[in-house]
Amino acid sequence: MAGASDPLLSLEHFMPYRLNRAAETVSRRFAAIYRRHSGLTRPEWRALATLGQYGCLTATDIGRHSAMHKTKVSRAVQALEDRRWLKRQTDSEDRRVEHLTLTALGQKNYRALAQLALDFERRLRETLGPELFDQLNAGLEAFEEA
Amino acid sequence: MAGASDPLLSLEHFMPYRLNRAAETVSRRFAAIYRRHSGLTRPEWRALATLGQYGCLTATDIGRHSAMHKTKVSRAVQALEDRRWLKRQTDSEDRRVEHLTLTALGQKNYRALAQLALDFERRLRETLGPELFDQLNAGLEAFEEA
DNA sequence: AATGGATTGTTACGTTTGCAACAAATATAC
DNA sequence: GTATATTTGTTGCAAACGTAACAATCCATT
Repeated sequence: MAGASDPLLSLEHFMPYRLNRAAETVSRRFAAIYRRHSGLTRPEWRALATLGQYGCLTATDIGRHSAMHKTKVSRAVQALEDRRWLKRQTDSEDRRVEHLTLTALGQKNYRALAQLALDFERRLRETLGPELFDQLNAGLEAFEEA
Repeated sequence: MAGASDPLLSLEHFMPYRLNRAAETVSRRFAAIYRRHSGLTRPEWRALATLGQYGCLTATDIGRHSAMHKTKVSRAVQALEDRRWLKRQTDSEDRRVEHLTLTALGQKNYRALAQLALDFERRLRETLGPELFDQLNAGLEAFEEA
């Protein structure tokens, strides 16, 4: 009888599994929100949010900040450019580099989406309860440092 | 000047973003381990781990437990069957249903991989420090309940 | 200034993914 | 008992993905 006579590993208590499930759930719910609002994909939202926060970055910068593969960034930037939400400006000293900034339209949409994000997080905090939310945050912060 | 004059949203402190980064990092590192060990993909590992823990499940069960799309499950099961790591047995009463169990070979490999998983988690706990690790776990548990 | 090596961003290609349609079997309603 | 709906698992297809190769540019060593 093949079986779970003595399961060596309990997935439900396995940290990578837990992290993934939580991240997936949160990410998918939030993605549904901004997808409905403006039809952005996840890479596009990430690029927009990074640019909105930092103002002017190169594609490489965006990749570093948002931990996205450079081809993902390249395609997201292209999509945002097609929407006229950002503009490129080649560096005058290093012509490989393109400086990316949000257009007025892009900023307007960024503000709306950032507000959605904050609302979402606030609801998440309420659902979880402030103590546990902060606890989770502290754990994640520790993780980032290590 | 387009800019981050007053960034509405700090991605680094945004919970969904944090969760994703942590999950991605952990998941990728662990995936590298079992990929090197036995060449399993992530869906295949998940199906194997779920079966190893619960003994005998249907494809739908695996999907529910591991939060995978049913096509992903279908393909992972196929791959594991090709390796002779699991066998199917159609239910005698409901012939749509297939009961999946690990073969002896599958169980052997499951045990080895489960051990890798436990080792990985132990190292993770050491890296993070037990207090923060447990804190993170508590936060994730709360999340699962909500 | 010239050759070799790095870096920036895009493109080509094979793989993986999820949605939708599907066949097969069962359950439900009339 | 037949028709309709639901469930289980697979497959076709188009979109998204990452690896690798690439062109363009810059830097370093000579």
